[in-house]
Amino acid sequence: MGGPRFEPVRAVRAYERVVEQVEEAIESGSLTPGQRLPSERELMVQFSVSRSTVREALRVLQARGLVRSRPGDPNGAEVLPFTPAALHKSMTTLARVEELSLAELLQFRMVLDSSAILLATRQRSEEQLAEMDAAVARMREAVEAGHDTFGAADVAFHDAVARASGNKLIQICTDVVRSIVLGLISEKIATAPDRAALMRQSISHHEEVIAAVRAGDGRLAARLSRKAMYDYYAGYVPADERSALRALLE
Amino acid sequence: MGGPRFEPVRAVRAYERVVEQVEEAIESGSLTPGQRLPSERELMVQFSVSRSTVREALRVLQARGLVRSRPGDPNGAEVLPFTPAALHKSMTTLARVEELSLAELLQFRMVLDSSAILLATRQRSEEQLAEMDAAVARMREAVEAGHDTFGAADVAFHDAVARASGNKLIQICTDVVRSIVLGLISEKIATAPDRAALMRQSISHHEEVIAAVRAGDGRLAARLSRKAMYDYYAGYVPADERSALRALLE
DNA sequence: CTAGTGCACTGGTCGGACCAGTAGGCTACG
DNA sequence: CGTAGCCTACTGGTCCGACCAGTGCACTAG
Repeated sequence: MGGPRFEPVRAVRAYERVVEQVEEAIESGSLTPGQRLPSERELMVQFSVSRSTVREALRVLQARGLVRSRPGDPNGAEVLPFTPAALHKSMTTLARVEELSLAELLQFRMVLDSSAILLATRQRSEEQLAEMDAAVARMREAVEAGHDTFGAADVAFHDAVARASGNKLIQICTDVVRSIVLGLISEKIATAPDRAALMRQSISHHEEVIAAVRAGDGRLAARLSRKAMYDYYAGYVPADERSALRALLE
Repeated sequence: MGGPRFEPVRAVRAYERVVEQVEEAIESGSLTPGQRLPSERELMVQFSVSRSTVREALRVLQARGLVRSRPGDPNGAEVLPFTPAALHKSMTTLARVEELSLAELLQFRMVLDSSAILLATRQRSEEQLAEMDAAVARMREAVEAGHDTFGAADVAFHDAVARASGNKLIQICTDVVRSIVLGLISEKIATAPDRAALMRQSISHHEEVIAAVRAGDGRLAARLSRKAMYDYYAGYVPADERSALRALLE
């Protein structure tokens, strides 16, 4: 034994080297959002590769959400601020390929959302509390206005909570999973026969959650938020999968 | 108001159409992992686009982890089984670009891991319980063997728990975030002065968790698992950020 | 029957070409 | 002098044709 352990030399393709270098520049902050990359023809000189190679690299960077290019733009590709778009994309594929059930997605939301509430109770600012209040107020007004407005206000509430949690990862993941869930069932929600009743129930649930947050009882707020989500969504989950959600209620 | 609301016509590029079609075929299951795509030259006929366009599409699909191509392979690109690689990639970018702190990542792990334990308590099978036992046993043996073996056994434990939770999304997210955390501090762990003591403490924590799971006390198991993670990792978190983690302990 | 050799094909890269589009400078007109 | 409109020099998107190194398979020579 002993002797040098040779690593397998993976053939690294030219466009990958280009991707790596640009990626490194962006992640290290030497290229900041809003800045422009050189044009493709300029890049092919700097990297001394062909334009095809440059373009394949740019496609990869674009797929990762780091960069965007527009035809005709005299400036080169634009470095984008980070968005969870790529995260969203891969989670959506995950959901489709792995056939994630609605129950699993909601279970995940219940866990993350209630944890966000728990954390927010600890350290929410007054402004953030006011945001939550405002969102619920808008939900109240939107009972008549229809589901779009109501849904938007609901999203605003949960987003405010997620931000108040102080954890960006929780914030982004709740955001991504929420939009996947809504993508699955938003039309069912909009056409639910007991729509108005569900909205009113949801509003009072939200009010209870805010009260618990204001009172500083994080555990209660978390439990209430799980219950709120269960009551609002359970109707769209096949009956035999609901027990998995109820496991989080006690 | 009223009148038709025209949607902005986004110029959809040719390679995007190719991506969409192949993606749809994969996600709908009409192309299954292991199957081969036609060769690039064949694809350019089928889609009636140039090879450059085909290749850019393939780069995007590859970046999304759906496909892999090898030079010289007489078959075309291979359709891959889903892996969280793309998810991992975008979360890592997120962590770097948004400057996620170790505290945030650990907070996220504490939330997800303890929820997994809670769910696993409800519905673990005997085999899964045995897996956890076996993993802890290997951790016990590995105290002398060094950190690599110990870490691997630890990962096996948490993976068994995540699988027992019955929620694939939780399983994959814990996996991804765990590997990001380890990527940040694995060398610090390996060289920690009180390494052996930490390992022993961690083992007894894990034993307590398993006992709680076996006893069916999910709340206790969840709380213990948060405490276990806190005690094991808090030393690597800046002192002024630890309170965010302690918020999850009570 | 097997070992070895071609061959036909693959993906990776290159170079050049054309097109539609954009932005900004320039011109000509008011 | 100011401005409306054109012009041009660039951009990215797409196509074509070519070459290379590598792979797998069929065929051949032993």
